[in-house]
Amino acid sequence: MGASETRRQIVDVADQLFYEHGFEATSFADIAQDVGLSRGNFYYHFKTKDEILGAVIAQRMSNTRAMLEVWKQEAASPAERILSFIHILIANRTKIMAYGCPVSTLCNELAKLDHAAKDDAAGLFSLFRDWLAQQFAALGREADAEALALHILMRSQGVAALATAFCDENFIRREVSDMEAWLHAQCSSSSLPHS
Amino acid sequence: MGASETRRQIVDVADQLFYEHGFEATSFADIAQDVGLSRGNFYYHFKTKDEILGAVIAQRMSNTRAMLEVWKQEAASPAERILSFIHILIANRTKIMAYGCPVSTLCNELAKLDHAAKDDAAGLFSLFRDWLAQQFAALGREADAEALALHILMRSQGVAALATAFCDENFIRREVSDMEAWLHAQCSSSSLPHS
DNA sequence: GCTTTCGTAGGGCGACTGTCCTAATCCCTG
DNA sequence: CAGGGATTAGGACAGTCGCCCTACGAAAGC
Repeated sequence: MGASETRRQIVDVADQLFYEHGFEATSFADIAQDVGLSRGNFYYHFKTKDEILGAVIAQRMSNTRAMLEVWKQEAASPAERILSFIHILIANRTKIMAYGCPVSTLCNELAKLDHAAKDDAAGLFSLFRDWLAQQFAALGREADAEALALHILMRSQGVAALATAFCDENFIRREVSDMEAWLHAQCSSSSLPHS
Repeated sequence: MGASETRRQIVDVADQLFYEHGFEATSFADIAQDVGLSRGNFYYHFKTKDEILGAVIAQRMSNTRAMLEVWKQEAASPAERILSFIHILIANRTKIMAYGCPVSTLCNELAKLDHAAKDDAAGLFSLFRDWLAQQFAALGREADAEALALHILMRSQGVAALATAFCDENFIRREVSDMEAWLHAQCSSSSLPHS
């Protein structure tokens, strides 16, 4: 097994553990155990824990870009693409109720730790924001595309936050329906929702 | 200085540090330093760190109840009371942009740690939810009061999450205006927003 | 064949964690 | 002033943290 394969495996495991237990609560030993490696040997692949974090964020950025590209190709219309985004709340509802949104929880943790990589983590949000803004612009809402993108992104974050606290699946479905209705209203009118 | 006074001081400092740096990242030594006590001496006031967490959550519950009571007495109409809630996003914008919402960030951290007190922390959300539902019911929306309460609570959470990531004060003000407009629409119509 | 390189195992390092104990000090009461 | 419970300081304790080093094994190139 090559070193790059092991490295990829470490990043995969770290990604999952950072999501499920948090960055700080995940130790080298935890990652090593799940990968099946000696903990001391990590130094060969990553000099520091922050380096692992950097690799995890980079992988998430790459995975997110790929996912957005798939959504762009699979969905015919901009509205359907936005729906693809909205529906991750349903698709990932179990994990969200248990661990929250992987992006916001990481951003929040790094913000509290005042970690150097906190802006990099926020870059994941920018990826979604820009992609969503692109879709709203394609819907003819060039003027306020970014505001609309941030609005729908904000809603998904709010739903994730309360879903984690209350573990209420019905709440998620109700709010997703509400987001769909909102999106439909945006499509059929050009009035600004933001005064 | 009595022991109860020292205890209160410990809880105050712990509350702030848990908010700004997170529960796990805050050590006994950190709290001791800010309070000005010997770290070993904590055992006299609190047997475990979890006990401090419990006291912090209890104090937040108490403070929140008091705040909601003040809002209830200061605002004449239910709509104005809900506006009081919405405007904490503006009033606390600086801290929110730096550390996020104190309730959701604690809930998320405890959920990831699978901590025994995670449900207690979620109880803070219940406090807001029930209070908001009470106001919506007073607005004549008894049928979907809780859904409306969760909706506005969800929005505040989403705004807080993105405000932390992007540190964008204009975004907060724009979404707050949007929430005000939504609230106004709820007042002047009895149609269900949630199909 | 031998040697070089790659990847790993295992453990040591100082620092820090939450927890716990003990001895000293404070302040209130008699 | 003397006694005694309340409160404190300071450090010991075992465990874990991220980090770093060295020796071993397994391939691969000459």
